[in-house]
Amino acid sequence: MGQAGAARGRPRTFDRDTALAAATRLFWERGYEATSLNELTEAMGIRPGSLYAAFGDKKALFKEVVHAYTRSPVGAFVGVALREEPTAHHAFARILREAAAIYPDPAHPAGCLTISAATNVTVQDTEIAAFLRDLRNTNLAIFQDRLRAAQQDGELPPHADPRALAGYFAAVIQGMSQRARDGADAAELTQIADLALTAWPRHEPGHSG
Amino acid sequence: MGQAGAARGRPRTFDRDTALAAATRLFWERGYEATSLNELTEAMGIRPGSLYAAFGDKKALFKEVVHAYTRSPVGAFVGVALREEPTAHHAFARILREAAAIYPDPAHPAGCLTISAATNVTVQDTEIAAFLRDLRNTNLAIFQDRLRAAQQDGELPPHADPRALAGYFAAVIQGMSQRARDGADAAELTQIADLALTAWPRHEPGHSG
DNA sequence: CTACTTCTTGAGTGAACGCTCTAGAATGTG
DNA sequence: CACATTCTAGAGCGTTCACTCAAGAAGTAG
Repeated sequence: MGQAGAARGRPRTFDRDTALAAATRLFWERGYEATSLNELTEAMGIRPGSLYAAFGDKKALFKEVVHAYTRSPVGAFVGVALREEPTAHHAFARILREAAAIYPDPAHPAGCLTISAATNVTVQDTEIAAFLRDLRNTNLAIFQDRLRAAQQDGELPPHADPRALAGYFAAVIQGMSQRARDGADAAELTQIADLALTAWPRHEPGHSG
Repeated sequence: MGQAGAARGRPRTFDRDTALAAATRLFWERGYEATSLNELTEAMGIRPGSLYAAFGDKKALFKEVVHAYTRSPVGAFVGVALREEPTAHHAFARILREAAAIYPDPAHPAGCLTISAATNVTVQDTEIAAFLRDLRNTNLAIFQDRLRAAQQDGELPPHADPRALAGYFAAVIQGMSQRARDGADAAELTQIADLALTAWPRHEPGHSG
């Protein structure tokens, strides 16, 4: 986007990625609506005009923040675990335990950006609310697909309900994010993760096949 | 509070409880900050002056809303279950299953008022944020106390960790509230509740205690 | 140099925010 | 009746909101 080629006109005096990172931190801490443009421009070190020229409006900036987040190591761990782990159980165990380590990490605001920002958005801002709801529903569908595949492979017993399990793990993860924002540390969250994993459906004894 | 006695001066033309209920519904839907005085006065059918005369300011109104909520059937079911059920397992099973039925009930906004309103409050409004954090921490402590008592009674096995279990159930309940706000119905939430309950610690076989 | 393009600056936009204030209406008491 | 008291109506307070715009600064192209 303008990197190659002539680069005519006055060059930008701030680093776009650095400014985006500052905006990310702010949205992560406060949510979408509670973050004002005043705070954003101050944290990003630019004036409103520059922000609007570089990112569009507040909504566009937020969407770009979320987009970059879901591609960052901290935001993409769910997808990575689902891709790399051979079994669904391994994948969900890794997801929950990594969430327990990542959510309370003091290197960034507590909890998951998309979950926190989602809860801090109201019905009024229909566009952003829908954007985040779609994101969550997509995640839920991915969970469900993985669990359905596990059931077809025979990893999950026939009596297990992939849809219910997906909702359960989604709920636990959202709850862990909230607990992290309330100050729960990695040890406490790991215990929660381990407890949550004991709900994993086992093949009933006495049945073969 | 002025009910008995002379009742001098012009009497109030609106019903205080009805107005409070309207405010409750609004705060429940939108959270604290996202609910404006304009919306409140419109929903309550009164003018700003009447609101401030009857309830104080916005913060005081919100606190009164939460106070009334925690004493209402919908808001007090946790305490009731802990008080009425003979065992901790019965209590938590009832809490989760009642939450699954209550949170998506279309008779009121989805989810738990204190959880939803809590997530919709930002670091900026320190007073309200602290007020709600205290409420949640109190709930967590109550869970922990009940579970510790169950362990001393021998209901919970010695290897169980009351603190971790309390955090786990708190996280699940918060997650269920969020899922309800996302449109999960009672059936789905009940499945989540039942799955969550399978994590209940059992006495290890082969040990007699 | 001039011409052109793009970015930065900072004042300024209308709207909405929580909240207050005054005028008047509706009740009680003497 | 007069008078004190307490409410309601509605304009309006100062502030903050997301956002815009004109003017000038800083670069390339010829």
